[in-house]
Amino acid sequence: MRDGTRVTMRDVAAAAGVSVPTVSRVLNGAATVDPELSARVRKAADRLGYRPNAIARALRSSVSHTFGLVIPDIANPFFPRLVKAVEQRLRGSGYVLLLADAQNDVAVEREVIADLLQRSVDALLVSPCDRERSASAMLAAAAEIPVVQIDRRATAELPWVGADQWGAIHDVLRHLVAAGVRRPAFIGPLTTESPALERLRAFAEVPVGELEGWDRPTFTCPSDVAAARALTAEILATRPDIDALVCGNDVIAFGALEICRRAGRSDIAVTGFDETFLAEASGLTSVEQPLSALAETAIRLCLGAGGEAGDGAGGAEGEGRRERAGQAREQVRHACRVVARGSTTSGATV
Amino acid sequence: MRDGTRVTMRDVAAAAGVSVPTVSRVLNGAATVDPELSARVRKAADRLGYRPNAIARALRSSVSHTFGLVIPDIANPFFPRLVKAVEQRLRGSGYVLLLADAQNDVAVEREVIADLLQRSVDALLVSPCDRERSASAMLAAAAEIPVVQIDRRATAELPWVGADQWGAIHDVLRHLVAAGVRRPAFIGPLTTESPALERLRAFAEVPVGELEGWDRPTFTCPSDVAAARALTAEILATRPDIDALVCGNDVIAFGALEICRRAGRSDIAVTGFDETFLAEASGLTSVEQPLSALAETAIRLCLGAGGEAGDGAGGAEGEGRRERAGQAREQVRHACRVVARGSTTSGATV
DNA sequence: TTTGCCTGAGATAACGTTTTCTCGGATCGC
DNA sequence: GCGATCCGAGAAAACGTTATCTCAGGCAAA
Repeated sequence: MRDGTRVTMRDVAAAAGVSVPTVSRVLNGAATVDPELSARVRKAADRLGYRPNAIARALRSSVSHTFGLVIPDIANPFFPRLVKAVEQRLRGSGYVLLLADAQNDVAVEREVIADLLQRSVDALLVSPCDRERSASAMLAAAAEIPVVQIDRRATAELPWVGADQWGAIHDVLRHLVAAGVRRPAFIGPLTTESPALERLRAFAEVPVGELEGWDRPTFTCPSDVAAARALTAEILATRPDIDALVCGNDVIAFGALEICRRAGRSDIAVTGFDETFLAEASGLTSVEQPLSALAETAIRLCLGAGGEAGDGAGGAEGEGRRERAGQAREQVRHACRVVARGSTTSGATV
Repeated sequence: MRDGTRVTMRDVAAAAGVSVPTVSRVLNGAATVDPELSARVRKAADRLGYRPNAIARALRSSVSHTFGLVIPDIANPFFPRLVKAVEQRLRGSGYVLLLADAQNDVAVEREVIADLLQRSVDALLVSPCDRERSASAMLAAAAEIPVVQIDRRATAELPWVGADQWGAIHDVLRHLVAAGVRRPAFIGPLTTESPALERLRAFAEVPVGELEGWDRPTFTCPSDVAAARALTAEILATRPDIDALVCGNDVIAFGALEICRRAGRSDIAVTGFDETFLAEASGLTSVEQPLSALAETAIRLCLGAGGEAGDGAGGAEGEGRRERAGQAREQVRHACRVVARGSTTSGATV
């Protein structure tokens, strides 16, 4: 409690009549310590209100208990939920989250990754903003610490954790088919993002018996409601045979749903993706991504890579530190869940 | 480039043939250094790819260039935008953001604040989750570092930066009155949050000539679309004289707007608050908060308080460190902006 | 009893910076 | 030309921990 400065281990040691390393040993539970001393130390620490200095600890032990999370754009309503999932899972493990927004710009992304490295984060979770040009900065970082891609993906050289888009679209199609749909079309965002591209491909290719012979048209448009409205109106006019619109995200689906309702085409089923509150608000069937599971797996991959505890099936170890993070190039997919609402259950518009 | 370890100042010093402190002086531009040496140092640093270790720097100088931001719930669509604004403004100044989500729980909030303190953040921005019970943890933190409340407020003992709810509601009412409204009602979220409470009070009390004699009814309901729908339906049924619904946030407004449209009451104007993409998506007139300005001001207050550069008008300085952050208990309001859309322009529903 | 080992605690070093101290040499004034 | 002053660079200390080394004492085995 001295004057203005904080209580340090030295103060605790003095108060307990032991040496500084002993205080450290007691508080970290590392070695065996005389119960008598241990009690004295704990009591003193408690009484003085000692709280360890995380910075000093990080410097000495070179473990900062800090993760960096780089996301393309937090204004995109999908990412706040991802951030939340990661943040909660991390904090539960005594880690803390250093958040960086890449502003959808590869240059900014590169910069923030470098900055996070300087701050000695223990690992990096990145949702790369560009399918191709984000790779180099991530690989550079991976030379020093574990780096895991989450949701979006820019390189197969690094582990990735994401949702099973293919399976999700499959589930959506089966859900629609069960509701009587036979001629669905797809509207997705511009495919500079990997998950969006996968959804589009899945829609076009995933096998569904009942849809044999239907050519499955696909369209893309910017992720804003106005663009979705315009495109949907055009589709309704030119392709009156279409009986469902599978959308690549909730924003587009919202616009599509609105136009369908207004046009009196309540027979057209509409589905979204991401299960944002837009879906809940507008009675839109959507796909929920397993965010907690994504966070869980991504973090586990990082911690595993850092601990070097992995099964050494990798053979050659000549590459040294580069191999450390690259060792496990796991690509993990987690299953999504279709949340059915009024937009796909015949006419029952909320 | 040695082996696995990172390049340190010592390496640079050795390569440049100078001492370590000289490298520090050159790279921080502090003291005057022989241009010749300076050039050698820079060249060496560049060649070796030296990047300073932020942890060591923080330990020695006790400035971590890190801000903590504590928000009640990042799933609430207002906060991601606040986070973004803060993050961008900070990163522009060479700071980095340690993000913590309090999960709408005072106990969690207390815990994360303590954790951020341990990590030597330079300052703390908090949007307290409880109007009353959040205060103590914040005040405790304020004994060590600058703490500023942002958006929500829990105590007058600490500075606060937020939107001018009063003025915003005034603007909304004038906008409505100009559109012919004379009998508006208010629907807000449950008033455990300070800004929501202020909006409700402002609606009830702000002077608007054209509304003299109207009793301005107010209602509250949980912030979800279903509850808003139900309440709105009830209001339409019991108070058919009402000609506008001023809502405390976009979620409630969305539900209200939907019910009004469905009931054929396109004569009822509806306004939201927060200018989330829900507003844009549904053609809802809403109120945009000046997030960048909030972030800017909050950060400036923190940096100012830390630098002790304030005008010493405070008189007594006996209280010491407590005074350091409490010194400026500024309460700053920033003006909002009404974004007019179809929901308030007669019948022109998008 | 003596030797060797093991346990547990203090002393010391280390992490990579920045800050403070010290000191040689150049500058300036007289 | 000489002493006081200042400037700039290196040496050393410091920040608060954890890791390593050292050593005294206890205990078991010979």
